[in-house]
Amino acid sequence: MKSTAESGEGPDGFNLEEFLPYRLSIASNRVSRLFAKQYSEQFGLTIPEWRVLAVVGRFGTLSPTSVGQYTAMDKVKVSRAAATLVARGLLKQSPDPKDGRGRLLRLTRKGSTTHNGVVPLAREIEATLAAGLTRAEWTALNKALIKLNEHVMAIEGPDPGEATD
Amino acid sequence: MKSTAESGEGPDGFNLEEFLPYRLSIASNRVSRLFAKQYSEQFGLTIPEWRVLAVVGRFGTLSPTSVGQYTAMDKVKVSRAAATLVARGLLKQSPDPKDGRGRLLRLTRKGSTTHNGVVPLAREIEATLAAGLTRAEWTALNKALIKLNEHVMAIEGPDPGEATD
DNA sequence: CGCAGTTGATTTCATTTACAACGACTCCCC
DNA sequence: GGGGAGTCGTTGTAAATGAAATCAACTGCG
Repeated sequence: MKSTAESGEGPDGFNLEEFLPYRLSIASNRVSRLFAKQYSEQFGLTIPEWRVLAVVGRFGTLSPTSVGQYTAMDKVKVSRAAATLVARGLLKQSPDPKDGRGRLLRLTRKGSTTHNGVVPLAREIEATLAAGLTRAEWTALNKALIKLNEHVMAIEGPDPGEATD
Repeated sequence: MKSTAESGEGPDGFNLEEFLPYRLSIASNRVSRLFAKQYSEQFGLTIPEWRVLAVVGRFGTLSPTSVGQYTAMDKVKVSRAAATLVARGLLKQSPDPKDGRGRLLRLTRKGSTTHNGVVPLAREIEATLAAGLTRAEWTALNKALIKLNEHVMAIEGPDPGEATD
């Protein structure tokens, strides 16, 4: 139905399939699904959870707010992801001695073990993706996304940078 | 906190900010938000709704299934978007004379009017996005996304191609 | 014909998500 | 040192989402 006759321009010359924002949305979705599947199967983690784990693992000790900045998730999502990670014993949450409102997140020993598995898997999946493109295409994609991000951010106001998954 | 000292590699050399799937997700989100805002303000349409409208407007008469294929939305989303468009008088739904199970969607006069405004807005927003990149970067982005899409599709099985918004 | 299997579309339900309000606390200026 | 303004993190609530169940109608084969 899609692959048969029609594939050129319609009466108004508008073709959704060739529309970049649409392609971007689909690509992002497919990649997210791929990640979600892998992380769910191998570690029982959702994407917000592994992002928190990755960032805390990298920096050692972080406040939920900082985690939010590094992962581009809002504080609600961080809070909930952190809560389930704490419940599972992968993260420890303690009060911030410097600020009674704040909390500090760090890996437990168990969390550290998981983290050691999580990062390689991320790299592996990324490598799998990269394998579909030439090296030049891959770097071009990277650069274009960076520029696009900055540009859109400039347009809509820098405020609510956010990632859905 | 993000823009200060830290920006190189962590102890494990993993930097979420430089991780392509992450960038892809954020870019897609920002762009989607931009679209959602514009379409909501100017036409009171959600993204699924304008996609349906765009596709039906282009092809004239379509079944919900076909709409789903063209827009990469699952049938539930199409069904709901179509229902609200019908309720608003932008779309008409009639039984398919060839197949009692099927329905046919087409624009009403009012829907046609809206469609005439919707497509230029899409083009305008796309142009705004493109303005942030050089022409070469833009085409590279397009090509890379196409390849990435095909590649991921090949990996995870061709089945549930889907767009979130 | 009759019935088993399949497909088109909608509906239902459990889960996920965003948005808003909240309590606890800090900051700062009077 | 007291009080308004702002921030940190959590919780509650309402909307959006996808998976599976449902219903109707077509197809094919005995």
